[in-house]
Amino acid sequence: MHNTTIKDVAKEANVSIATVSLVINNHGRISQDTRKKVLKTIKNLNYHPSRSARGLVSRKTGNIGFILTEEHFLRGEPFYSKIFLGVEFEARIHDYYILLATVSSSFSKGDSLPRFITERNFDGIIIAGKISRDLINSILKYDMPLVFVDYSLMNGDYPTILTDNIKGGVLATNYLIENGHKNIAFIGGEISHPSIMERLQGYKLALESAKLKSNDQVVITNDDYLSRQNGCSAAEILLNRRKDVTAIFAANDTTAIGVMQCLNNKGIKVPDDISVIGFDDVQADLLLDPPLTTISVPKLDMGTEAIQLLLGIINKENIKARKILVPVKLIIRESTKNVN
Amino acid sequence: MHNTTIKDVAKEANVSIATVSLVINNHGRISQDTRKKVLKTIKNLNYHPSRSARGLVSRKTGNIGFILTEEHFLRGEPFYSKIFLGVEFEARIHDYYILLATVSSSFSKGDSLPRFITERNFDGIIIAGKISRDLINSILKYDMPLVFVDYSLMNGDYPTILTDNIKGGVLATNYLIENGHKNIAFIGGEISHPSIMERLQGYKLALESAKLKSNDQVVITNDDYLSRQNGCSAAEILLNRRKDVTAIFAANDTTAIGVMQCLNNKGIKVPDDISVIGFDDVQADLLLDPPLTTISVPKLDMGTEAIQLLLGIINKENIKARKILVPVKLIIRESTKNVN
DNA sequence: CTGAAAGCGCTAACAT
DNA sequence: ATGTTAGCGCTTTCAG
Repeated sequence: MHNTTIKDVAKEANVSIATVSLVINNHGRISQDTRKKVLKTIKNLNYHPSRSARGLVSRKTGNIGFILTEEHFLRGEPFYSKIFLGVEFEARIHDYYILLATVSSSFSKGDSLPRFITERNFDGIIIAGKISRDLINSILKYDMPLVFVDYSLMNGDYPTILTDNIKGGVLATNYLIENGHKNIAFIGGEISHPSIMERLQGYKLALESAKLKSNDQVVITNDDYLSRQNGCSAAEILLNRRKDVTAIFAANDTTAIGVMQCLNNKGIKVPDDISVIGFDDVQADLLLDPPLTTISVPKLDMGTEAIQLLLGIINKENIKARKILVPVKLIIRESTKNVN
Repeated sequence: MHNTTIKDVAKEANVSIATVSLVINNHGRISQDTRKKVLKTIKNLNYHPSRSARGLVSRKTGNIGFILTEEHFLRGEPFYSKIFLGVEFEARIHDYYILLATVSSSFSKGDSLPRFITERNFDGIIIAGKISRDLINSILKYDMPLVFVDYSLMNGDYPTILTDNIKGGVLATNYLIENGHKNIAFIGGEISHPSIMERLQGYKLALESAKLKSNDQVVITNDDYLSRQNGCSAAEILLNRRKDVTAIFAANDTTAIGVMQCLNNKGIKVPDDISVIGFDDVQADLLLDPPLTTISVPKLDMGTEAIQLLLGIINKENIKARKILVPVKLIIRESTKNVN
């Protein structure tokens, strides 16, 4: 038994293979009747064009590479996994396959690139999250369609899907301000990450426009990955410095959870003694009591936007680099309290 | 500029394209000299054979499908993600690409299959974790090479990579017994899952051979997914029933963490009041104090074993279905205590 | 041991 | 509006 080919369809429908091909590819110049007839036999025969044959002649692979670091892939919170799912979903609609490649976060010049790149077995690439500059440079050399998601290069102007982090920072901080908090701390970590910097920026903007002065003592940053441990130790540093903090804005949910666990261990009640707000809305599987107020990031949407932008570039619809900011929103749960 | 093709290599090396092809595919009947010469020009020209062209003539796609449920993919603990990484790693060595597809855990007959299946764009499939019986049936209809990982069908005899759950259950329970515990509880959940049943079986075997009688009151199971919440509520049920439990064997780490958090909330100290042992060794990002004693499952190995078995089947090396048990080992950390 | 040539399934230019 | 055909890059007989 062999797979159904375009020939079988052509014979069965009494047309030439060219006609079948034209129908498949929606080339307008086919009569409605013929089109219908062909479409019907395609369905009857359960015909699916061969990717290999198509790829050979069209010089397209139908594959899109998705690159992220191993750390991000294995991370507890399904942040990048959700972006991947969004990408996968949208890719399916446009008939593309996704090739997922994890890379070391310490990739350096000599290291080998994901195989689909060296073999040129892809039509475009999506890079999710922060990856090493050396890797980016190596990839850029191939000069292929490329979209960044949740990471933006300081220099260079590439198509990018970004969270509106500044807006999110403002949203979170404003919410605390509206609820009467005057002494609001920021716990960051990994401050060299553009997203975190922007969230901090939003925090400062909000304080400013509320005429509250920002105080470096209550802004805790370092350059570690934003883990729970990190959130916890930051909370301890913070409380040693200042006892009068009534609210903490943590730069992501994982950090926020660490903060809450540490406060809990110290007998400090959230939100009664201190309000805590996070960022990302990862809805981690945890016994979080109280549920975390946070800024929601549309992870699936970021994935679909990324594919759409990438396909635009592949199909030469967008010549120029574009940056797209996806909107965030405040999710009010129970870790914050009005102190007015 | 066009991609380097087999023609370019042939011309450059002064041989025919057939010779180049034979060299690439390791067909022995090529002289050492010619082989070396060709290999050298391949390297010089940075030539990579076109997948499309190869696939077209060889009727192989070079793709392997990896199927798991969306829930498993998005799960906090990187259990299946690590299996995926193992698969990816080994696949790369053998020059295969992995197509990752997530499916709904409630897949039923009418639903559409992953696209690589309907398009027959794969040479073999790996199914990771429990998926719906309807999905399995639909996939089996295609009669393609198939390997299960971390899930085994009750009926039917398919190639499968499994954790040695019974051994693990025995190991965990024995360790507690050796440390003087006589009243050991088992907290399961999702008892219909074969792995959990086997872990329970190991628990019972160990008690039996130590001449300790097992007591259904301290075996807590239901049919929920083994989440932290679940571990926590199970711990509460358990302690309401029996106050004299000195050790708890939780059927996976996530459950164990839930158990520990609940005990902590109740002021019960681990391991001073109660010892807790887990299963999986997921090394979740958490502030777990004390660190969890557990049974380690070689997740990456499971992935590599799966590919090797699958490739064996694809290349017709293994005619018969095989089941492979990967070994587990006890990881002693600080959540257990000797009470002798 | 090596080369010539057919043909895998499809697209697209060209012909009708 | 539809058909004919060359050729994409490769593997694989079959000849030499």
